[in-house]
Amino acid sequence: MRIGEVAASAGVNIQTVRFYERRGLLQEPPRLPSGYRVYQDQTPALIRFIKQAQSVGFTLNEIRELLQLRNGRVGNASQLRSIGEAKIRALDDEIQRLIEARDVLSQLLNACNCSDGGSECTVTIGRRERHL
Amino acid sequence: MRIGEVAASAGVNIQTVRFYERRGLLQEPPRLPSGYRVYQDQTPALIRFIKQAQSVGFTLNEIRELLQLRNGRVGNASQLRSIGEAKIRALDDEIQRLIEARDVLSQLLNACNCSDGGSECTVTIGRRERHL
DNA sequence: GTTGACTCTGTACCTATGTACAGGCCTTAT
DNA sequence: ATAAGGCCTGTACATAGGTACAGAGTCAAC
Repeated sequence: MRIGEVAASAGVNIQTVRFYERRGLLQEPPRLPSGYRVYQDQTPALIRFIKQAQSVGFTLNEIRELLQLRNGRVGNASQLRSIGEAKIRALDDEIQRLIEARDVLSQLLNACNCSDGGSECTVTIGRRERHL
Repeated sequence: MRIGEVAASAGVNIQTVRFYERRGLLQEPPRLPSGYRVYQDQTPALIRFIKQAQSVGFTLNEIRELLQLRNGRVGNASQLRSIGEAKIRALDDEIQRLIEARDVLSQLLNACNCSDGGSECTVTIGRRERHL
């Protein structure tokens, strides 16, 4: 497979494939005499894995480390598991943070004394005056 | 107040204050003959408002619009309210997305047959084989 | 009257994740 | 054999939100 087919099959841009190679997520593939990259059949699946890992919150740097562990020989399953557990905790924290932000904003809107004729939009929540 | 005092009082970098000015979040303040910026006493509170709005998910561009509306004369309260409600919906969507990501990852770890001696870490969720 | 702290402008750099373009080869079909 | 399309490298640009630095002017205290 050449790069165009890989990109189309994985649903990404050609530039993205080369970008992942530069970042060390994809190994440098062999080349034709012309310099064209030649990929194995499983490369699109690997790219889809990268996209899926991204969608659950991993950064490309973290994914590169996951892939290095996965390609390693022994003793890596428990490391993978602990990385995954750490990411779940990070997601929980972020979810909690967003829920709190949502509630602050919601209270602000509910408690607000705004009206189109009023000169200002002011409300007090907790000890502090807040505006929107 | 000069810029250093404003920045310290608001808990941000001096560069950040100038950055907000360039982005139109802070109006250009009057200057001393030397060119030094002179701020009003409420400027640190305005910067803290910006930081708070950021923390509940508004971007700087959105905050600039909020501030323009807030400084406007009439008929803006309902606009402010609908912007706030839209942001709440966006937060709800993002929270939902993260919860789903968290669950995918959690199922992956629970269902995984990994062990340090095993050659690979593979599990099937739904119709697709997934790895971590 | 000099030192040290503060401020000015302009520009460059940073993370993260790509996307786009220029200029030049390569391949394939007709 | 030629035109269309694919691929190569290198560089620049994009977003969002800052941070840092260079070189110069200013202010206040001793």
